[in-house]
Amino acid sequence: MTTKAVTAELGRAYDPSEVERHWYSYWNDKGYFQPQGDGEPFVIVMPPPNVTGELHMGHALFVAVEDLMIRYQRMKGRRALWLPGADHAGIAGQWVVERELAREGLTRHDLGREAFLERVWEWMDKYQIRIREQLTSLGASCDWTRYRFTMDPGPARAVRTVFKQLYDEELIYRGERLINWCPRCNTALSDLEVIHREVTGSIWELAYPLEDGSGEIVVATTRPETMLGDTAVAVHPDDERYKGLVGKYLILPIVERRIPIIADEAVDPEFGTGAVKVTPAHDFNDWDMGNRHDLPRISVMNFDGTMNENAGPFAGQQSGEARRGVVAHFREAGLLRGEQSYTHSVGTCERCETVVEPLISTQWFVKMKPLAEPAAEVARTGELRFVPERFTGVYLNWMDNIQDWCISRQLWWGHRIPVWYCQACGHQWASVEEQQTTCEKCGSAEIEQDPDVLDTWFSSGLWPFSILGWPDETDDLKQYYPGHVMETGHDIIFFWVARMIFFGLKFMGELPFHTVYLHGIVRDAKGERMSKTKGNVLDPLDITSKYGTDALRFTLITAAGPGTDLKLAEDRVEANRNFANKIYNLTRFVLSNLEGAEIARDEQGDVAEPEGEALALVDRWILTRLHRTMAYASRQIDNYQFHEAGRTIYEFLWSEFADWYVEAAKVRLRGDGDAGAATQTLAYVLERALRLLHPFMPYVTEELWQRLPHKGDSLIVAPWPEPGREYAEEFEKFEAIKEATRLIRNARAEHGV
RNA sequence: GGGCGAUUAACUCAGUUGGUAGAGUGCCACGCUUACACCGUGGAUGUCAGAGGUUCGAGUCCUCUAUCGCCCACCA
Repeated sequence: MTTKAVTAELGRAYDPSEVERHWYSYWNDKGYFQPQGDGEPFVIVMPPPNVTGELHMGHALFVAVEDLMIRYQRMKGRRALWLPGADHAGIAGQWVVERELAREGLTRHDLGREAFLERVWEWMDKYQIRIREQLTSLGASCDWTRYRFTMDPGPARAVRTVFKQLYDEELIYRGERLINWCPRCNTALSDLEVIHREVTGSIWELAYPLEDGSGEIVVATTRPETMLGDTAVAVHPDDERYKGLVGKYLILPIVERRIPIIADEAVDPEFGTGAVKVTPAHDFNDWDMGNRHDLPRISVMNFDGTMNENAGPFAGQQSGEARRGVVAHFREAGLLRGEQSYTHSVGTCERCETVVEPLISTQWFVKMKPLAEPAAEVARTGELRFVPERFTGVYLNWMDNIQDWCISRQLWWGHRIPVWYCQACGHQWASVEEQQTTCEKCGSAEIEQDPDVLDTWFSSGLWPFSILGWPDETDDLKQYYPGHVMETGHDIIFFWVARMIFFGLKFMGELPFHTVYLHGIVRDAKGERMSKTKGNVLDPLDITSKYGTDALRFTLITAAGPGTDLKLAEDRVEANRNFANKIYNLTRFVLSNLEGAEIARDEQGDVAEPEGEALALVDRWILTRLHRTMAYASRQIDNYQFHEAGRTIYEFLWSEFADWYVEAAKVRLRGDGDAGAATQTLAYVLERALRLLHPFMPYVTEELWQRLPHKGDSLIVAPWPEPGREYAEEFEKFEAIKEATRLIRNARAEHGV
């Protein structure tokens, strides 16, 4: 439907479901979600939700904030564009479908790659629709005609284009490195996908005998099973205890390997015995130390977490079993020098919480230094701004200490690595075209594509330009890149924000946005993170069906400032529903007094600002209050202080307009000659105030505004109100009257009059 | 080990150019008056974590301390 009957009487009480029923499709059908007019563009790229399930409060929060900015700028005459999309969520996406299969007693290997991917696509098609419905129900005024999925052909081609260029410039390379491996997910992970958790275990002290039989060195370890892969023992070069031993050799028990004693600055002589076992194949420190001293790397573990053939008698065992076996061996041999309880942090898989193993593996990496330097520079110069400011430091700290990015994943769901290998001549190349049939060098048809897929954040990093059609030089790309504000959670600064920045600079030569606005995390009323396992999740759609979308949005916006976590208590949403009811009834009152009244219009056709001799003191006071509120709210929104702007408008409408102005007007409206000024002022103040409130509470304001004298067919495209005249003297005078009135009422209450 | 944030009324939180402490919820008393009981009027409750400093003046700026929380980092 494209029209909405607004002739129906307003009921006695505000009913959110009634008010919200029609407006979304009204706006969308009229095309108001697409860029309007010929003003300067204002573009926000929506963080594409993962297509792994239902939307949660975090999504409701970003919708509320981004929609506020978009609606505000649209009313200010900017060509506002909010670009919606969804993310295929690589490892998480594969995970949800595997879990579904597991309920049928199947694994992805039972289906095979092709059938499994079909299954994933079914899921994605189904949940993309759900997510779109949910964004719709939250009132997101985004442009659905430009909706994209990260696995759509366009964005997929952008991924291959970027990959190929980086590959040809040797900024992407393939190499054998020590990487984080999740034995459960059976894939490599980037550093960011590893979550360190405190674990209480044991630390064992193991004695390694010197080769010449003159003694032993004791090392401490929390992972005894890795000793099977030790290729040295290291001490600090200045450590007097070991000075004479550096350069000598030890005999590693069990495997009977001859390993050197080396000196390295990285060893902390204060810790333990001051001697460290070095296992380059299973520890990141040791990997580096191994490189410095040219030590061999001996891997003792398979990718499934079992011990391999290098583990001697423990080959084939699970690592935990091998750990107990190694300790037992040392004990029996009289070489166990101690065992203490010990708390330390271990890396776990972000997705499944399995302990991550550092393993040597051949993976694809992005060389980060050349990309990170310009990305750090823009933050230093202020070209890129973070709100709140403090996140600049967090961002720079990461950029300045960046490691190469492991981008290959041993998964099936995701963008396949566009690298081909020729069996005939050994040539290897990257391709922008999805399919290759022959070797580009020798023409042989015996070619194979790399089986792995890319880290999901690789495609997310290109999103601000791939969503606009890049690498094609589309009209949209010319008009709407770069965007303006990136609004997202502070938990994905590194995962996503940083990557959009360096990819944007690299491939577009320009930042994708100049401001990064970071919101906090939505917690429950007790301050705990909402999670399904805790059972404290508030479903946004439950809340909106109870109190209305407007109430939830207003609550999320006003509950906390930028970057601050917010606790969502239901009674707060209820209070804001009551606010919606308040303005609903306020409007009913005003409307009842507008019947038959002459309302003056200005040149634009809007309700005219009341002026002249007929104005009473109270009129001038409320006009001053309104104009000051307009100025203040605009300034606060411009400064990203949405919570402050929201509260200010709330205060104005309730405590000033309803409590004082409307009450004072009642007397004047009874019939003596002064009614005209009051009516005009009521209509003017309410109409303008609804405009102020619209970005915060889109539905109820539209519903009410439609019934007031106005110009245009929707509040969504009504101009943002500009402050009119202030009457400072009258303002002060009425403030004094308010104070006096309060004192009188107080006295009356005390004396029971 | 570094870095950041929080600490304001019983509870949950606002308070950005330093100027006599605010809201919502809860509590108490009264109240159907051209909208609203999803309401109105009035009320009670705060050494703004603690100590010191800058200032005519500090919740707001500086230093230190305490408690809680978060992020980063390879403590074997």
